[in-house]
Amino acid sequence: MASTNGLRDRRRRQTRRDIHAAALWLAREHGFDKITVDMISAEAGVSPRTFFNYFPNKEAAVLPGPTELPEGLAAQFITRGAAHPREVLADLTQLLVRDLADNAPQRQEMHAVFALTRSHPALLAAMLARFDSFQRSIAEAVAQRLEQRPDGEVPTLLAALALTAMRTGLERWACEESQSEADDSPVPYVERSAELLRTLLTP
Amino acid sequence: MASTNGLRDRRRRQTRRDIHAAALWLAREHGFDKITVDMISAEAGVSPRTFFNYFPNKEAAVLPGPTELPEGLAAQFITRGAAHPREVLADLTQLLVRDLADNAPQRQEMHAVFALTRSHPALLAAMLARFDSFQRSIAEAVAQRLEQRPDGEVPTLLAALALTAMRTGLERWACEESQSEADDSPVPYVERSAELLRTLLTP
DNA sequence: GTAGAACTTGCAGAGTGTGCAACAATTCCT
DNA sequence: AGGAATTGTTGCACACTCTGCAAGTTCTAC
Repeated sequence: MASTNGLRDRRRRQTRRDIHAAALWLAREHGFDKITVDMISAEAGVSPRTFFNYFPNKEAAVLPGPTELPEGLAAQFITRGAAHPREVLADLTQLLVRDLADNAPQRQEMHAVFALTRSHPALLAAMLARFDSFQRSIAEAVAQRLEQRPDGEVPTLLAALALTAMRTGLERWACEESQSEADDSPVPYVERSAELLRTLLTP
Repeated sequence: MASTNGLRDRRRRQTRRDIHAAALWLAREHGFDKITVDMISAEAGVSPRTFFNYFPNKEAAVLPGPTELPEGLAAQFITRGAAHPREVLADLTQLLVRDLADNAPQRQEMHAVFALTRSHPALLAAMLARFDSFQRSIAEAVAQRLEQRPDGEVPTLLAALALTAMRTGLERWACEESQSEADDSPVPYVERSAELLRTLLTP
């Protein structure tokens, strides 16, 4: 019975955060390919063996959180029922925006991650794989809503469109110089990309 | 002076093909994570050290050919000059279709590769990285044509759209049962996806 | 034909990632 | 509270990946 707030689980989450923080800090400091799992574990205060209990590899330790569509948001999206693809896409954008608002990613961290992926192909590949997994979970939700197969063309393409908007918006936000401390949200950037994507395809 | 048709270069190309063929064959037979570089090299008749002279890792050996927009096609595309994004996108589709027609990928091989990526995350990540690199080279061509920055939003989004169409079309083609031997081209599939992408957003 | 360039190979070594088993800590139940 | 069951940590051994270096070999060019 894995309670979500027992001592054990709190420590587990903390350890995970510690390892991630250590990995990201070291990678920014020395470059991703100049650090080892031994270094990261030492910095995080665990054994190298424990590192692999939390992350399957070095890449996963550097990249932030899980990449799956939250259950609740997906259900809410699905039950709206079939509609014209344009409307479904608009809902998808709303969905992603809400997810972003909930998760509240840190600009500093995102900036670091994107910068790292630019010079380290292995890290880029890992991040792309995460986006792809996220995209698949979106496609599945779309398929359920439209009552089609999850690997059908329409769900796949709609998910790709929505995720492309989110990806480019996020990246743009992360690369921007942080000016205002208060309203530091990627949401406007994602909405802007989604809007641009829409206008690009309509005459 | 690296001539393109001396004995040396012909042998080099052949060796590369041999290693790739061995890697793909073994991966299909035993699964990607059940084979080692030693096995592949043995099958291809080279030393393990030589394997790494041709490919940076196991993933690259399994995946087919280089993934960059050919110089010639890109130049032809760029010199058409600025136009409405819709038209640029249409030209991009033409570009990709022509590239596919030139490269003439084998359905059998593509089918095997896509199937492998489905069960082997490392391979999927590597393939996504290749598509991403391809997408970047497309974005660069678009940027040159529109006289914008290569990492600008419009070139990025247009490249993403074009490549999404190609990717889903290709995958669909690869998964289809091969019926007609003669006209076995992915082109109609890619065009279909591009068309679908276009109509999805227009009321 | 010979000098130099390019390719292959073996070897040594650092690093990744996994299975296993012992040990330690928490949680559960009474 | 106390003992059993569960879960987490760690060390160890081991297979595998990938790189630099230094031969040795094969092709190319003049």
